[in-house]
Amino acid sequence: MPRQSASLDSATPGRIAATALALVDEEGPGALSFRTLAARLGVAHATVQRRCTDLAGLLDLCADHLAADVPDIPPGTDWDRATEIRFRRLYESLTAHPGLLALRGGRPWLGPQLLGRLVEPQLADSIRAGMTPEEAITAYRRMYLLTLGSATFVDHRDPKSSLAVTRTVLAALDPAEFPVLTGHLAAILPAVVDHEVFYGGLRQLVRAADPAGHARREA
Amino acid sequence: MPRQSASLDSATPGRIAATALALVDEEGPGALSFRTLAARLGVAHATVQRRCTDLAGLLDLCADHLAADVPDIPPGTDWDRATEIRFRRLYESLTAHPGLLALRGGRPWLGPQLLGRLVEPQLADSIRAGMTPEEAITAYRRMYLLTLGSATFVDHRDPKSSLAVTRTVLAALDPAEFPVLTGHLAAILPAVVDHEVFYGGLRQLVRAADPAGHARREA
DNA sequence: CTCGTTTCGATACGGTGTACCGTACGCTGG
DNA sequence: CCAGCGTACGGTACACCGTATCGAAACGAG
Repeated sequence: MPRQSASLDSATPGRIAATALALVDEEGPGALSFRTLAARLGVAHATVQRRCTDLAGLLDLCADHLAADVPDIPPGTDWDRATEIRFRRLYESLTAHPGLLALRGGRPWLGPQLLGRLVEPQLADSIRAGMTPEEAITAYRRMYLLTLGSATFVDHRDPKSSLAVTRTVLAALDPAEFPVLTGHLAAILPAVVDHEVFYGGLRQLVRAADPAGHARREA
Repeated sequence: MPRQSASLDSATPGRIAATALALVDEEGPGALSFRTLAARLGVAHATVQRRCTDLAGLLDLCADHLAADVPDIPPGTDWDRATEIRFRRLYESLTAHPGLLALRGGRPWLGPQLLGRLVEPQLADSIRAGMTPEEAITAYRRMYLLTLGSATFVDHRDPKSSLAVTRTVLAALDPAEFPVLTGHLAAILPAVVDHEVFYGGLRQLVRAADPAGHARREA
């Protein structure tokens, strides 16, 4: 059998990431494996494995593929606005592919797209706005952690499942032992899938770290 | 072989969770399986599986075991102080067992310990302090997401590994393309394992949500 | 004592990640 | 033009996993 050049085109890192993301989206996180992915790509399972070195490498590839969505910010934009735009975009890209972050677990995320499109410009803007490098990295990391935590635990695409299991569990609680949880069910349930929980939290972290806000407060 | 009563004592939910946590701590997240866990417990692997129904159930059991560490807060404690104590304690318990959260992924956490020791009292305190149920659950969820995100991505027990990989990656970057990241390496690296990143972020979220602070600000 | 229920151990199965090996392509130096 | 070789591929093999199933042993009720 001749070495089909179609394999070379099908197994490019970008195609691997995109195909893996589509697979997770369509068939759930549990359906992702080297074999199922290779079947979609039309190559042998060992091939895509060697491309990624590892299962963790495959997930890193997918994650960084999403970080490419973080937009460039026009120079001159206010620091707080630029910051919110970047993290909101990352959050939206991540929640558009639920299950991916869950699969990655706590693995450090140091892909070129994340570093180039988020970390580097965000730190540069922060220092330019008057923060020390320490303040800049600390503020960045807080927002990063909130963003990834939120994107991990908010299931946007399938709110039914998160909502359903939460509703079921909470409804079965003893009102005598959990008066607040059982008494305010109607207020609690929507928060499980409400993106404003993240957006508002991000805004609070941004305001707390804003150099302009600090200056204003100290004046 | 007689039905040894030792199995009954060894397979209690509490012992399962504690043993699984010890296994993850000592041999890493990858070493956790029904078979290795059953070997430590001295029972067959199918037995511990039936106790948990599922692998996800086992991880839920472990997680909720940690939530038992969240302390009771003496009545009369200030809202902001009580809030910080609860989430800091949860964070500390979670980071004491790195890898556990990574294994759980994005699974909703609704165990009785978390609900009884964190959610219910926190919401009760918040409403008592003047927040509406919607405000209370939103503020809770923001802090919860930051806490889990931080605990997931900060490797407390093995800072070397997180630090080492981060240092390696950042050191290999092109200074021309990443001037900030390469220029402030000394400031950036410690933040990867600095718990103050979380503590400070939590404090900012607490202050932003504090009903007393709101009243003071509106006055 | 006997029977039904429950719990445990043993086994079997499908599927996974990974390591290894033979091979065919495509480039390079002569 | 053409040997030679590095590289990337497919196929196979293995150890391990989670889960389902089944028989046997222990317990309580009658």
